[in-house]
Amino acid sequence: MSSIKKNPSPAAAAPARQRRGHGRATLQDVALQAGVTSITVSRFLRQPQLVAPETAQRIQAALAATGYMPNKQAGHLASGQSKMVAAIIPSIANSIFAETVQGLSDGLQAAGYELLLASTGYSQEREEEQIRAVLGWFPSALVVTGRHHSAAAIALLTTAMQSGTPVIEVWDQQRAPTGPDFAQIGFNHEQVGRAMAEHLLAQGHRSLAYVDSSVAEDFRAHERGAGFTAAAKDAGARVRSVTAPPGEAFDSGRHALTTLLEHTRSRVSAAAFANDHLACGALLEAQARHMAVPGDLALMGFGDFAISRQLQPALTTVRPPRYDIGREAARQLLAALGGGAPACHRSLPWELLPRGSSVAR
Amino acid sequence: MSSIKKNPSPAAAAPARQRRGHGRATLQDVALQAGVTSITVSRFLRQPQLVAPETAQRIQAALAATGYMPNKQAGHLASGQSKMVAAIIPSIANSIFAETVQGLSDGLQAAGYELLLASTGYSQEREEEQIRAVLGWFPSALVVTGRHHSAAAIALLTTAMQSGTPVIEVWDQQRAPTGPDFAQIGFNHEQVGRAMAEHLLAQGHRSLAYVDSSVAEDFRAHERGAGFTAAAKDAGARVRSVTAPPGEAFDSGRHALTTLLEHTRSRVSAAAFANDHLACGALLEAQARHMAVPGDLALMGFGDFAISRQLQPALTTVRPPRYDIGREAARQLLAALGGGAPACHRSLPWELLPRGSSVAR
DNA sequence: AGAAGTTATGTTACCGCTAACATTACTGGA
DNA sequence: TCCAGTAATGTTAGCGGTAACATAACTTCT
Repeated sequence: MSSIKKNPSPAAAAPARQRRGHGRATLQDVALQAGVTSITVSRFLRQPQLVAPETAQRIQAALAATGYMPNKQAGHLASGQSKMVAAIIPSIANSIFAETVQGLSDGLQAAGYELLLASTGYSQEREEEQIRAVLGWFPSALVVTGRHHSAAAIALLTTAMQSGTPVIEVWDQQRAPTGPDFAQIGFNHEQVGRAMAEHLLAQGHRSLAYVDSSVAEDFRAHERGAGFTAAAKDAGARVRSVTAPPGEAFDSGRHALTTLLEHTRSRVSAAAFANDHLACGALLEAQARHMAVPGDLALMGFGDFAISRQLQPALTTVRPPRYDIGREAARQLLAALGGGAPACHRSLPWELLPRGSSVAR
Repeated sequence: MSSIKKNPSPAAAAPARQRRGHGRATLQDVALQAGVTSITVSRFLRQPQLVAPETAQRIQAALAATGYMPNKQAGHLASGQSKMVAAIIPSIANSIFAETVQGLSDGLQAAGYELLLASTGYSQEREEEQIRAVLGWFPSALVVTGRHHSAAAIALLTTAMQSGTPVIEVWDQQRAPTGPDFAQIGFNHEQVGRAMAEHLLAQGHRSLAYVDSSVAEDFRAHERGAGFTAAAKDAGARVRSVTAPPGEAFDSGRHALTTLLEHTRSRVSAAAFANDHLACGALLEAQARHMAVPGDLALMGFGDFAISRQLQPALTTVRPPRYDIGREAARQLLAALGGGAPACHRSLPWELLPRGSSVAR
């Protein structure tokens, strides 16, 4: 029934080079079984309407019989496009980024894209390595965190973008200190910092403190701190900035509070923290010291972690669009890849949630 | 100095097929510039000691000049091996899996492997899709979560394993209910459940409850529940099992406790929860009701989340080797891929941490 | 001096798939 | 009747690398 074309058996000839390959069925195998050539099977898989119904049936049967599974390396090599997006984040374990990755993953999976994930441990050096590594896969698009990168990393990203690979920076929304500006999806952390200060000022506090993250590369926390301090100064309030000691976040927050209370002459009446974990630790420590919150000391954090709402009093915080950042990044990438508008700057809304730790009832 | 071999210019001929490709420098480009052929450059990149020092220098210069970056699709297609590992987990956002992924990522990055990540949202159907999708990349190895998979998924995994791709199930450590047994790295959740019951029994409790997760596919939580109930019954204690309502975990825990207290005739004196979030919620709810913990009600959770240690009283819990599971999986995969012993079953130690919520001082 | 090994590089033929172009058979309109 | 148009499939030539084998220029040993 099926004529054999292009007989692939040099078996008759002498030594016959070693065969490579690895057992799995290829388009050739399917085609042979369906009595067509491989290109027809390939067509059937990508544009079924171009294949005659009867042929399609035979191919379908052959696909099922062989358990064919396309080799994406080969496909992408041939077509020059990989349905895969690479994301590079500081830490997978940090819930804040994990949710963003989840949003990205959800958005991409729906469109049949795969996600290649790399983490940098907040190190610019490792970020550069990782960018280099994932670019070797010719990803359709690249998602990186923040706008602070090493010069070499920026060069890599720029080259990628110029050769048509969309690049999106997530979590930030401000022009990079240097280099070209890539698409960004996030928000302005300095503004958040200002809003935090303004919230505390509005409660009547005139002596503030910002407790920064101990992770030197958590630029976003530092920027919030800068905004916080600036706003406080603008309002003529006193403001101190300290850095939490490294270590487990809750403990770190506790210790930071201790430092703040014991080594500060001028009494601080309200403190903002780089994140909710630090703030929760401080809140618990304050209570252990029998301080009234917010009476003796008002507190607020950033991140809106689940625990924050559960404490007594609940922690005032800022809810960043964690998941939505990833989701929106996916949306924009897909639009850009689909030939629509290129990815662009987009500020997503955050929300300051006044709760008991800063607002007396 | 360099003779031109295999002149690749059909420019003289007539129409000349359209060129594909995408601008980035290839081995050919580098080779041309260094005055050698592409295979020599390829060799230099993989086995530099086979290349003469002077040639190596010229190649190095050419690499730098062209900004060459290897195309991994092509390389892996040709060599038949991809330095990439695929991991499929229920949820990226869940900190428990995120840490495992972090461990995996850390272990793999050190060895130059990439991580392809997919999440299933706890759905077996999506798991199957994702397995199929990632297998198209011919990953070096596959990491999946748990030992409960759809029949089709098991078939895919089995085929993969038989064709030499190591498959590791993480987080479980028990023979699968059906199908072959893949390598496993994790621990026996039923045993953990038993240990939890035994801990409470040892404190003198005779009327226990287990609050299960509302996620039907969180098999691990169910298994802990089974172990818990079995151990309680073995000891002749009374034991109830309820399922927490769906929703945000803390709230869910609160509500579960309410249900437990209000709809149970026989007074429960100790309750174990599917995870720390539920337990924390319950602890806070108990305190809101002015119940003494552990006096009126002893509580314990699972997971050792950061918050658990901070509450007053601190929550008794079980610390699973979250990060180590990923790290160990990476270790075993690399060993298997390096030709060493194939990945095998490995039970990692967990630890029951008795704290104030179940142990009166 | 000739055989046998070493070292450094090149040739060829793929990996499995797809873009571009080619062919064939059939359709309908002038 | 002949030709343009269309539908279905095939042929060819890659994509950018690497495995296997080949070759050429030296060494080394007998």
